Amino acid sequence: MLGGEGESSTFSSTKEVVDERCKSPAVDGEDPTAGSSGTVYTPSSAGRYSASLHLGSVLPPAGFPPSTAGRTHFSSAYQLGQSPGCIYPPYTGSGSALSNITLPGGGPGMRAQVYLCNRPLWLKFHRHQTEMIITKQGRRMFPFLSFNIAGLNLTAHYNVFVEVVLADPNHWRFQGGKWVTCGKADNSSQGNKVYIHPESPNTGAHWMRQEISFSKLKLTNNKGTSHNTSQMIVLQSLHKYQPRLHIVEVTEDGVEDIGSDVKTQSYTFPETQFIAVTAYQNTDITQLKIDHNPFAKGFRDNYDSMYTAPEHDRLTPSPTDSPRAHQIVPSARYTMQPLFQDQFVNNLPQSRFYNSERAVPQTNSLLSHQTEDGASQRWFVTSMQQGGNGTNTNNKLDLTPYEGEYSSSLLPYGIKSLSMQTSHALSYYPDSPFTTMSAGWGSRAAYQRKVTPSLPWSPRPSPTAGFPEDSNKVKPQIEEEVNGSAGLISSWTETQSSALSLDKAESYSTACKRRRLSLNGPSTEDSPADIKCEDLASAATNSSSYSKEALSSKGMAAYYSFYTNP
DNA sequence: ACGCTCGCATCAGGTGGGAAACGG
DNA sequence: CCGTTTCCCACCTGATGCGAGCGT
Repeated sequence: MLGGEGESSTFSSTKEVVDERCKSPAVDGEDPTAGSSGTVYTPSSAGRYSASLHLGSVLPPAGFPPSTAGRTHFSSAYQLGQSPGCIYPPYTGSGSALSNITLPGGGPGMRAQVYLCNRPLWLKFHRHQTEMIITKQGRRMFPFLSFNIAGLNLTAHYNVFVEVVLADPNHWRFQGGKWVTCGKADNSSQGNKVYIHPESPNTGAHWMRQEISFSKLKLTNNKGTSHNTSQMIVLQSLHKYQPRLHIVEVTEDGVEDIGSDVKTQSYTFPETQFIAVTAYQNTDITQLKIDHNPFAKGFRDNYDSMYTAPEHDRLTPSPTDSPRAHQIVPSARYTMQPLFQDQFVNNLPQSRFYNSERAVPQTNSLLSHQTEDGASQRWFVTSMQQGGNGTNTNNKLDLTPYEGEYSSSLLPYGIKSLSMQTSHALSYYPDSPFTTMSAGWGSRAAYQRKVTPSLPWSPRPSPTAGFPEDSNKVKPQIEEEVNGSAGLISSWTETQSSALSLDKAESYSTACKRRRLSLNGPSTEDSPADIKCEDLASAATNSSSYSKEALSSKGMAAYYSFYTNP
């Protein structure tokens, strides 16, 4: 099906109990990197799209239903050409992408900007054509959708929901290591296609205060499912889908206000496109899931052999390393960029290497690495540009669970400076002891309460402070955009690295304490604490000690200097 | 005494793998 | 027969509750 049937009526009449677990103390107030980790789409700035983005690469709206014709739809655009993970031209549905990206010219409607927080991770999957498991009881998405929103009316109420629509008219099959079309898609699928964020409706201030995570969203192939229907989106296996974010201004009761022109805006991020499957087809995807989903840690059984061996060994492992070695380490597909190696590998204890993103799948049948590089970089620049326009790129801290990790993953793509900035979220889970961000992964209130005071960064003081107009804070990003200089990037990175060291140490210390880990002794445990340790290790250049003492107060000063007084 | 923090144990639920079942 | 789906398994993370220790 091409349109989220009943999307309007569904959400407008639904008022769910706010899920407190999804709330977070929002520590995103001072992080200057938020925009850097997500694509921003600014409805009110169409000019910037044409100037900095490549509209020709915009993916289509994937069948935006006629009922929403009056809505404003924004599709992300980036330097990937045609749908990068799709070997076939994207389905154009009704109307072209360009026509649908027509933006309001500064009317009274909201001017929301949406960031896909965990875009780096999405890109990694997209590179291989993302697959999402669907089961009868429902399976969570991984990566899950996570957004930061800016530009909403602080006091107005909004429903925020995700709709998953058919992305192309084909039925897909994985054959010969590639996804190929296989007949026509079944458009007669039924069932819920919309997932309303459990905190809907809520004020613009609320939505902008924290990352909006759809981690609880589940995908199912059970059309007849009646229970948990609000948490389940019904899909068909072997069909390609495109999630879309909708922001609808509603009354305080959660009823859509139809009295206004532009009350609904939709955002499409092509990199979140995926094929629904009942079993993984592409081992690249399987490996990425295992690597990055903490719930799948149990399958990292060749952890030691993979991540403690010398670099050249790890990257070209023997198929006999593990029973799953052929699957776990697709050696030919993985490579390490020198820069990344220097910055994050060589300085790490070998045994702790795992979580600092040791490799990036270089190629796959669906997308060239080179293209992806450019895409990542351009996306980053674009984001900064948005921020540079006073659209608060900086103050939304992307504490996406894997943000730190995946920012690191971008390093080979020339975004060295980002890695450490976003490394607050070193834990996979937003609500880990290292970040007060919960964003839908369920909160650990006790941990947050205990740990937060020790964190150098503080929760965003107020909703309004979340997106300040202080252009100074995005200056480094702007500079990077303008110069594109590796030297500049590197310089900035170093500042960030040292600046973040102390807060990392604080968190690490706390974490180790809580997790009963030795601050000094090595650990093979692959835990958030370890992630922190690794990142800390990489942040504290050439430092073999993770102790707080190793990190000077100078670093703290620099930290605050950067974040509060650039 | 009271409240808070921390350590620990337990349980619920999320993972992918793999074998079996299903269906065209 | 072959591709797809379902189910169960082991492993993992996160949430929660309880008691001990500590400070006020």
